[in-house]
Formats: sequence, structure tokens, C-alpha cells
Amino acid sequence: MISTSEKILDVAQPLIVAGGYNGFSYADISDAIGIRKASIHHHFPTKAELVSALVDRYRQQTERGLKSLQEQFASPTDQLQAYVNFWQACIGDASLPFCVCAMLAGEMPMLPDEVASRVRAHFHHLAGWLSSVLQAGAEQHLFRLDQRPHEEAQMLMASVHGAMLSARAFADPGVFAAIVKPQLARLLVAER
Amino acid sequence: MISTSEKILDVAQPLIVAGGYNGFSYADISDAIGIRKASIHHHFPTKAELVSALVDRYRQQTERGLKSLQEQFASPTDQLQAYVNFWQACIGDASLPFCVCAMLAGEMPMLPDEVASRVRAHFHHLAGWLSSVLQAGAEQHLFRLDQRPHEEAQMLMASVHGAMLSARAFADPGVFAAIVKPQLARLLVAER
DNA sequence: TTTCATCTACCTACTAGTAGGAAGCCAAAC
DNA sequence: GTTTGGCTTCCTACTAGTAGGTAGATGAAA
Repeated sequence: MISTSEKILDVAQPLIVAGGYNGFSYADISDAIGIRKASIHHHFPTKAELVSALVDRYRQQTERGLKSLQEQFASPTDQLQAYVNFWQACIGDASLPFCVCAMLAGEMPMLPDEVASRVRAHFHHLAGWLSSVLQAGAEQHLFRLDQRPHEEAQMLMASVHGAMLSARAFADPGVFAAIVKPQLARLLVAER
Repeated sequence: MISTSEKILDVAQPLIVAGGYNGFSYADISDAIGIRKASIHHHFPTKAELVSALVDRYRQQTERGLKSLQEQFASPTDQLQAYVNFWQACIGDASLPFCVCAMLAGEMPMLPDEVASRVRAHFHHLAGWLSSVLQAGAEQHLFRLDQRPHEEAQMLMASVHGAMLSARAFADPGVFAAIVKPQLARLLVAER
């Protein structure tokens, strides 16, 4: 039995992914789950609170996802590969064709502060995870890093987000892989 | 004497850069330039037409900018550097802290078709320009390309857009350079 | 005298958000 | 064991404000 507030967030997420903060309304959610607008306000009094809760949940999901990925794959190489594969699959089957926080990051200047700070937190967290994986890989001589792990992590993250954008712009999921895969390959020692 | 329609686009551009397609209204423009809403409709009957015109103008400006950049700098190395420096300066002084089309690309699923196709055209054009510069550089043995020029161009473009996103998310213009400069350096033969 | 740019005045549809009430549930009080 | 009272959830009905867009008049310029 899934709670109504969860259902609301489940419906809101793809709407945000498609159109950003201003790209959906309480009425959209209302229509989608067959509940009155006012009832949504009962669960999330303001839109800022709704999106804040959504971003919080998204970050928790990401945290769990990255952790389970680290348990599933021992090698930093495989971990990175799995991370990229996840997004490739999402974009390919259109299930989650864009990162919620990447979407919102574009709208930072007009986001409510409480939302903006959470988006920033997600970026920090993701960059931190990538950095730690890159560092571990470098120590095991699996990766050759031209920059410090933190900078390489930023570069990789930007590539992934930029690739999502290009895949959207060209309406071609294949563009994502074409951009990210070589970017990953260049880190691997064996490839040189 | 600058025309009213130009003034409208001048005002609309930073609004779109800040908040995307749904992030501004006719009333915002009206307030900014001291003209009634209805007068804006005289110049641009619908919002889709306004934004289409804006993207058309933006692409023309970009086209001119890239051409003059090619005339100013003989070497592909310097051309690429100048392109990146342009954005670094824009983001640094907050004059144009985001590419209009990168912003709109994130909103592709909900853009009117006439706008979406123009955004796609800009991406094609920019990728084409980068590709031709990279190819010229490779032929002059200035660049060492791991992929074909077209793929390297896509990678570089994604890095630039992703770096813009990160600079926004972290509210730190320095992040842009930290991401893009090493990405550029890795292409240079001398650096290896 | 037509065309252009702008105006006032208006429209309908939608925005986020509020007030107040009805139904169901659950636990404590009688 | 039933009643009471509070809590949750959802509802109808509403608000003030904003969205994009239109009709028609005015005045100036070509």
C-alpha cells in the first residue's frame, strides 16, 4: 500500500524531468492521480515544499543506488561503468531521461532557496562519490588521472549532464553513450 | 535607434537564460521596457513566435561570433581557446551566464515544435563548427583526437554545457574553467 | 489614406493557495 | 461496548493574482 504523498511525488518527478519547476502544476498532479488540488496542499502545503521533498527523496534514492552499486561491483572501473550504464538505460527506454537535479540546476536563479540548496547538495554528494571512486581506482592503478580526483569527478559529472542535454537536443539517446563512453575510456590505464 | 522588437528580445533573453521558457511572461517584458502587454503581441503574436525569433537571432549572433573568431585567430588551438574564454568571461561577469539553447534544450519535451526544432538546429550548427575546428587542428598536427572529429566535438560541447550547469549548481563561476580547461588541454599534442 | 505602433479594456483559462466541512479511523473515557 | 474526541485525509467552494491572447480605438507617419 503506497501512501498518497509518495504517489504525489511519483507523479511529480517525471513532470519535473520533462518541464522543470515551472513545467508542472498542482492541477497536473491532481489529474494524474485522481485527487483534488486541495488534497495535495494537505500533503505539501506549498510547491516549494513539494519539490524540496521530491529532491530530498531523489537524493536518498541516489545515495542508496550508489551504495548498492558499490556493494555489487568490487572494482572502481565496474562501479563507474555501472553508473554510466544506469543513465544510458534510463535515457534509452525514456524511464528517467534526465537527472531531476540537473534539470533544476538549470533553473537555479529562480528556484526557491530551500529547493536550490538541496539541488546544490545533490551535486556535492554526486561529485564526492565520483571523486572517491576515481581516487580508489587511481590507487589500484586502474585509472590514470590527469587531474586530482575532485577535478576529474567534476569533469565526468559535467560530461554526463552535458550528454543528457545533447541527447535531448538531438532527440537521440545514442548521443549519450557516444559522449560518455570515450570520456570513461580515457581514464582507463589499459586503454593507453 | 534600436527597434522595439529588438528591445523585446533584448529583455527576453536574460529572462529565458534565468528561468527558461516558462520562466518569463509578457508582463515581465512589459514591465521592463515600459510598454503594454498588448503592444508586445503586436510584434510577436504568440510566445512561441517570440522565442523562435529569439533563438533565430541567437543563432545568427553565434554564427557571426564564431566566424569573426575564426578570422581573428588563425590557429585552431586559439580558436577553441577563444570560444571557451568567451563563455568563461560571460559566466564570470554574469553577463550571459548560460547558453540560451542549452537552457531550452533541457525543456525540449514541453517546447513548442517550432522552438524545439530551432534549438536542435543550434546544437547541430555548434557541433559542426567545433568539429571543423577540431578536424583542421588534427590535420595541422595541433590536436590528437582519440575519436573522430564529430565525436570529439560532441564531447567538448557536452563538457561546456555540463560545466555551465555545474557552475550554476555550485554558484561558482570558477567551476566552469576547472572543468573545461583540462578538457581542452587533453586535445593538445604538446601537452602529452 | 493606408499602414504602423501603441494604447485601453477586456477575455478565458489557469496559477498557487485557503476556508471550512465531511468521512473514516483509532484510542481513551464512560 | 458504546460513545466521545481527536486526527487524518479528502472534499467543495472559494480567493487573488497571473497567464497568454484579443478587440477596437488613437495618433502619427508614409
